[in-house]
Amino acid sequence: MIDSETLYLIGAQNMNDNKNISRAVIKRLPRYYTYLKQLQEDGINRISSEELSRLMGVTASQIRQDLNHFGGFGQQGYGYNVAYLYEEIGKILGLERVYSMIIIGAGNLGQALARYSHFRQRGIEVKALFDVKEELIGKTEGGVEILHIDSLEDYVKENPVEIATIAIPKTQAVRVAPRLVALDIKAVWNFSHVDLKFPEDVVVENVHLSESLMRLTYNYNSKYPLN
Amino acid sequence: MIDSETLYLIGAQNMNDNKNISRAVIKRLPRYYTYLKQLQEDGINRISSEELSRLMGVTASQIRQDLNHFGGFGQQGYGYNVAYLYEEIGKILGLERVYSMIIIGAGNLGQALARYSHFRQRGIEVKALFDVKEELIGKTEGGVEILHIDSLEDYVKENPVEIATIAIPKTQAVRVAPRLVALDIKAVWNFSHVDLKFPEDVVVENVHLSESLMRLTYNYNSKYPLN
DNA sequence: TAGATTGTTAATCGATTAACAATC
DNA sequence: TAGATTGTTAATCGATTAACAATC
Repeated sequence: MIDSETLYLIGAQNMNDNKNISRAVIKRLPRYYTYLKQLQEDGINRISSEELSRLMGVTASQIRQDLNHFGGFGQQGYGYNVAYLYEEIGKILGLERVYSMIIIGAGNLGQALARYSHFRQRGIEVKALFDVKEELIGKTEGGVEILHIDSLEDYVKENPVEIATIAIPKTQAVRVAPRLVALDIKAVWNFSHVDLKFPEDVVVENVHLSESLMRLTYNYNSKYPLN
Repeated sequence: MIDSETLYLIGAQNMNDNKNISRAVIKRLPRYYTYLKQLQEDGINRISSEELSRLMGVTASQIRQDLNHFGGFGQQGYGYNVAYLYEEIGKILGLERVYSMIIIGAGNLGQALARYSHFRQRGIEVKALFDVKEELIGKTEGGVEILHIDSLEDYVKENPVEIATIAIPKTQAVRVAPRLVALDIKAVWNFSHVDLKFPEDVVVENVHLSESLMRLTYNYNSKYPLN
């Protein structure tokens, strides 16, 4: 029998698992994952925080600190088992499950994303592309059919969708966003050049390529000014 | 006549202009720029840090603090002139000059980037795409010719190139990177799934889409776990 | 002049690094 | 057991926020 105090503790435990982890840590987690995959491919099955820190250009202290937010994955005097740590971080990142993704916009970027083979490796299945352009409808891109944006509601009601990727211009994006909310989609990968407003319960990841490019021009221009 | 102490002071001044600005500030700068452009398009010509803070979801204090790293662009009792601030941030971001860009890789992503009209607005001119695939060579993509990667050296020696965009798989990317260094290219926009190693004098901006997607699955899975 | 809002200093908060006891 | 390296606490560093004097 579970009494109320135990329930409280379970609640607190979950809070610790999900919340409280700082953005900075979450930002670094995928990078650890990428490096560990490479190590595994290189046949290395054991690594210390010190070695990994040299490889990645971060401090060993930060690596240990980061990982210990989620659990003690290492062993004193030994270091970390690469395969085990890789798998555990994968679990933390939610990569042990499968996600259905739709892509709004079958332009160049949408098509590029639809063909991205890396997705399937990470459990992301691109199920459909949507566009307004009549000449694209019915075609397939990377094995995925292009549907008319008008059929978005019908499609999502029939097929489970976890992630919607937005790859359309900002004027259209602001009109599509509420439709995604109405359809109860809870994860949005936004490539449009605008910070779309979503309710609290929707998880949004923005990829603002133009901002990335401006950081590059800033750094270049600072280092190599014209006069 | 400039004595050594004056020279020292000039040096210190330049240090302040370029260095010392924290990554966090530089990261936010393009976002201010994007919002100011929108305000300008909306016909708003004056804004206070308080109003802007509500719009962007940051503190007014942070906005004022950030901007004052580069100069006093506002006026007490009035706020900021939108057009003026937009222009000044543009200058800081190095957007008053024109950059020649080449794109390594004419696959889906390379093609999508070549067609990106936003670039031209920001003074980025895509001059050529490079690929290994014989069937692509000689075609044009978004008005830009696709050349063979073997002609990279010849091309760059004849044509000035400020920015090289890398849109090829990581195994090829690690082989192309040293060639870019040898050609004296000082700015790299890297879309390959690996942290390429460049000398200190090369400015690199990484866009790791798979890491972005993992942050999305992490946040989604934390909020909506399977069991 | 009074009101508004910046520029800037000081206080707080959070993240990173250092240190070391625990332990494999 | 001795050596190595983690997990974790404490110290430092940096970034954000608050406060307010300067000034338009």
